[in-house]
Amino acid sequence: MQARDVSGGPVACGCANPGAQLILEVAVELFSEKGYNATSMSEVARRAGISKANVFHHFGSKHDLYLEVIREACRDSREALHQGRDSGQTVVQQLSAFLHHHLDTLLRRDRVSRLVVREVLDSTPEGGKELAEQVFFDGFTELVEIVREGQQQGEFRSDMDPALLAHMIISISLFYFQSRNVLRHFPPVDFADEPQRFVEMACDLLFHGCLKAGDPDNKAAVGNRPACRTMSKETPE
Amino acid sequence: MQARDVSGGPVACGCANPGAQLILEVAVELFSEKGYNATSMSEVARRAGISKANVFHHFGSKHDLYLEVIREACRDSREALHQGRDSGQTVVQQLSAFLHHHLDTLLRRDRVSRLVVREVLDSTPEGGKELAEQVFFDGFTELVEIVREGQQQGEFRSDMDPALLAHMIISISLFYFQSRNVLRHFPPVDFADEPQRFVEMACDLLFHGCLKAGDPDNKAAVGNRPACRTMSKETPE
DNA sequence: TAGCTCGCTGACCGATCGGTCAGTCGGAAA
DNA sequence: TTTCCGACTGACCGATCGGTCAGCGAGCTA
Repeated sequence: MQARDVSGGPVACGCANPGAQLILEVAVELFSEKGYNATSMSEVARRAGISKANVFHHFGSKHDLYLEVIREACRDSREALHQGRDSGQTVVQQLSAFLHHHLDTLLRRDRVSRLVVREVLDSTPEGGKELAEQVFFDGFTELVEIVREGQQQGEFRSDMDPALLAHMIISISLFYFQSRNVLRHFPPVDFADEPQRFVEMACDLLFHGCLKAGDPDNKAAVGNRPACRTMSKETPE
Repeated sequence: MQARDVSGGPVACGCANPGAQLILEVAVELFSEKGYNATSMSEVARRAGISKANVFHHFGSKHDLYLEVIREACRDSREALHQGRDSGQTVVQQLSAFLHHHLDTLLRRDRVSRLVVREVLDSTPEGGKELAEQVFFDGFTELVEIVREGQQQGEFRSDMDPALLAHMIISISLFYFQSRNVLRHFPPVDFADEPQRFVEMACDLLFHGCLKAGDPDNKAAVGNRPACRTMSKETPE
């Protein structure tokens, strides 16, 4: 059920084959919509307008077809995470652009994104390695590098784990993507259908947490703090 | 496949029945592990040590059994989100405690949590309503209230959407929970198996973003900002 | 003791699953 | 023209799916 090897080549034939390509497109659609077990090979064949035997001719088994679908989806997701850096921008701008791009890609490729997220969710402790290496490593590493650069340039606090901020950035866009259907039904939430605005607000909130803008005596972890901290109370409205 | 009604009473019998209770426990386990389609009624019966017909005797259909499982899981999740507020604590402490409690519950009830998360992920635009109302509404509303209180008391910035911070808090613990198996394989990440430390670091990062500690001219959204802002550069190491 | 309810069973149902196989057919190579 | 190859098909396989049904037996009631 889980992808063991996301890196290998084609299973039965090259994807250049037009027949196999059609099957693959249909399969991406179905697996994304309904998951592995709920998708039948008969339905793949039916929707592709070919015989079931033909599907097995191109892809040795259902699992092989699924692996190919995962590879395709992962390629997409890797692109979503990987975004060319513009060194003319500040680090803050780069991260903001990253978030915009990431969420935009997630929403545009809704079904494929769901497929990959489901794969992450269902990954076993051992199986997560493949996904980590093949899909997310490059994008995540790049993100960490951006943060690290921000620290070296003094834009970001130096007493902060770069990987933590990177993780939080991804979690923000990914969880927004995941929870949108539920989020829409919460009365206090008005940004469920405004991803652009959401990203901007989230960036604002996030950056003012990692920028060196706070009072310097405030570096201790919050859990250990005795009370409300000495803080110049501004006008509460 | 999706839960349509999470609120109704028992389907075929009261849960007081010991036979039905055993079936339910086994079903929670299996549905959580393998999802709806990959779980067969035969396996439920086998693992419960009873006949398949007996399962259908207690729960009218597979879908009915699944609904009951979802109800049980949602009850758990609601408890995970809902945590008694200690009014003797500062708002910052309350939110920190909330995050600790939430993530701890997610990790402790790993399988059930996965089940609910999967349900959220697979929820249709219409179907998300039930989940929102029956499972997450109370907890989310409470979280928003805490944030709002923090704003009124001057601990938090007032130019911030309370629902946004609430959403980000949940996204942090939930995405950590989801991505741990993948996260473990990223070299720059060293907190994949230290949830306590992760929460503390995340709180630190998050709160210094929403506390009124930054320079006051920094309220504009980051996306619109022209350049790197005027910022007193501290010693970069 | 007779009658009834109810938890429970094994045998069975039609449908569908993933997968196989013999064979058709068109086009390139010989 | 023949041969061969590979895309492709319909018919079929055993296994398993969700679900049904007649009936068994223990326990309560009249």
